[in-house]
Amino acid sequence: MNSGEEKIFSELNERQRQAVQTVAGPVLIVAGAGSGKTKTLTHRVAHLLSQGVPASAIVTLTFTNKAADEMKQRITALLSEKEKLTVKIPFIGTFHKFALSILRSHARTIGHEQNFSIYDELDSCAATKQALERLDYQENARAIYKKISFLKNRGDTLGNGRLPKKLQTIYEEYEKILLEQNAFDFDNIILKAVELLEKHPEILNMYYGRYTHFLIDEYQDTNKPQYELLRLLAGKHNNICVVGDDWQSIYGFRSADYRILLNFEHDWPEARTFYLEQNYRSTQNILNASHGVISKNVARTEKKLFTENPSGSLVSVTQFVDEQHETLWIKEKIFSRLGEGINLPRIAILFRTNVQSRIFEDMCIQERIPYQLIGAFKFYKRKEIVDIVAYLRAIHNPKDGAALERIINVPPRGIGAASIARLKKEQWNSEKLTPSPSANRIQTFFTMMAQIRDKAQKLTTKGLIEHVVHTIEYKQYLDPNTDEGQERWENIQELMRIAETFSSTETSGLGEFLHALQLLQDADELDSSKEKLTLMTLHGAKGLEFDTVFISGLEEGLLPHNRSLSIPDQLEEERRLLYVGMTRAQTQLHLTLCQTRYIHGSLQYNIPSRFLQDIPPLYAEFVYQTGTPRTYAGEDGLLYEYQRDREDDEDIVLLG
DNA sequence: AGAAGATAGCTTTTT
DNA sequence: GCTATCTTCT
Repeated sequence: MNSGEEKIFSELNERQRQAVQTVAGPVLIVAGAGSGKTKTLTHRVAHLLSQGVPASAIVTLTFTNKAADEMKQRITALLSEKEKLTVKIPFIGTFHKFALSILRSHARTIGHEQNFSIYDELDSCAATKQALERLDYQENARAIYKKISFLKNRGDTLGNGRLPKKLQTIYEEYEKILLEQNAFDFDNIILKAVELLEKHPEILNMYYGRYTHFLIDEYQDTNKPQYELLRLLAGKHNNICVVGDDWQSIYGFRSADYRILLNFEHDWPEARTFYLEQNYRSTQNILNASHGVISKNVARTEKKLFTENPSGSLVSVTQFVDEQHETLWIKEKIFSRLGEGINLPRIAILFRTNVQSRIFEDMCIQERIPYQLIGAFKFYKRKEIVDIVAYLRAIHNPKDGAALERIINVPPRGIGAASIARLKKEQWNSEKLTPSPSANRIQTFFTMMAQIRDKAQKLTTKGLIEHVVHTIEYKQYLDPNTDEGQERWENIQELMRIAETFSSTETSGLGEFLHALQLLQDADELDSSKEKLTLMTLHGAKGLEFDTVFISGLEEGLLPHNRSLSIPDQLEEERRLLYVGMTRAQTQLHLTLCQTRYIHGSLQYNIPSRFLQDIPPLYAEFVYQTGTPRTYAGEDGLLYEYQRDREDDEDIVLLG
């Protein structure tokens, strides 16, 4: 064993070490919250490399770019200085990025051209709208697109399930449009890769030769098409290692199916399973309180997390009369935490829905607490970025209808809605539009695009953006004399910088840049280096940890959310969501709730979340307002009246 | 073509 | 009550 090997194993506990060392065959790692999941996965990759598995034969799949980046960094950190120079880092990226690489190599085999576009949700809605127009249906394009996307994610593709006739017709037309416009929507990136490998055994065989080892992070988030892709690719060598935690499956609403994880041993009968149950993150009280909550779920693996950490302070559960009082209390707690030397980046406020963030933002502004609201502004969704990217797309793929529709009259060139509608009907063939009043202007536009396209060959991506922006006089259009225009112009410059760094790191042209951009939807990263308080949804908190965590709004109707009350599966997911939130906390966990709260403008009276009843009183301190029924679920599943003697429950003294 | 007015709808979210 | 989107008006 060389020094690199020693390093790989010395940092691991026994279970983790076994999971890393079992190199051949299918491996399932059920990794509880805070049990060193990413560590195990990265060490496994490092171990494979040290065993002589070529980097080019290893594929590590994640669900987000963020997770992929983190893993890349951690693997690099594991390699010795010598190895850093000699060993290549294997493919680590999202399912979509990986599937895209397959599509790029074989686009023609499935009827697309090399320069295909990737349609994001907005583009796909536009394509759906066009399908509806062609069919002369009046339906709402967004709703229909969502339905189609839902079906695809569930694996109910065309000719597969029995869809209502009308929906089937729209779906078919929509797919036709994507093909005409030489585009894939997000879902088709996976689906078409699966289809390709199913229909072309010789191509699949080629990939068998290329990739021998697969590792998948957050396996509980896999949906059916992604699972099928894995079955195909890993089906020959069976060296597939999946890591996940069914207790933390919170993306069922987008067809992630934790049962895929539960079925792993059935799917791969040779599988070895390892449970990582030692938690390195939280105090015993936090862990036990969380366990009380999650253990009420029926569909789950059986495991019991333990920790060698101290028991710590009790979890607090506090009810307020309204959200003003709730916020005030949280604010005071934050300040006292700061006084104890816990700085802002180690504190987070979590909530179920985005609207709940507002009152905390107001609090931060008033108290001059620097904060970051995760999931708020998205760089690539800004109008000016989408506009310029649409130009690039239309230059790269002249059939990109979604992009053309977006830019043909931006900046305004006097091409009206009627002309655009007719152009769409003629599949953007401008020659068929001679009688139109704006025929000349349309002609000018297409001539301009053709000229830019010619020039694009000789330009870098950054140079091309500069050329486009100059040609269409975009800066003038933004009006940099206004604050807003100024900011937008700065965003364009930021896009140029991104293009510059991209072309210097990857040997690539416009196509690769555009594909990467389309798969990089969010640019807002959690930035723990800055002195900022974190505000985010419970979903956003997965995979993160904070010293002190506040979870606000533990009320029936909010958590569990109203929409999931009548659906048992969704209720279990709500419970997992709370579990995920609770297990983010290292030393302090505060759950808060209100008797009244303004929701959609009207005052609502809320009762405590049913999940609170499942927190064993031994690990938590409950402070409820007068008149609130106080019960908890005992070990036997029955409800008991809350017994703790607290005379001062009625009068909660609010600080400030 | 862009601003003002009307209206619907309102959970979570990555690619 | 807020806000995103559609309609209507100038």
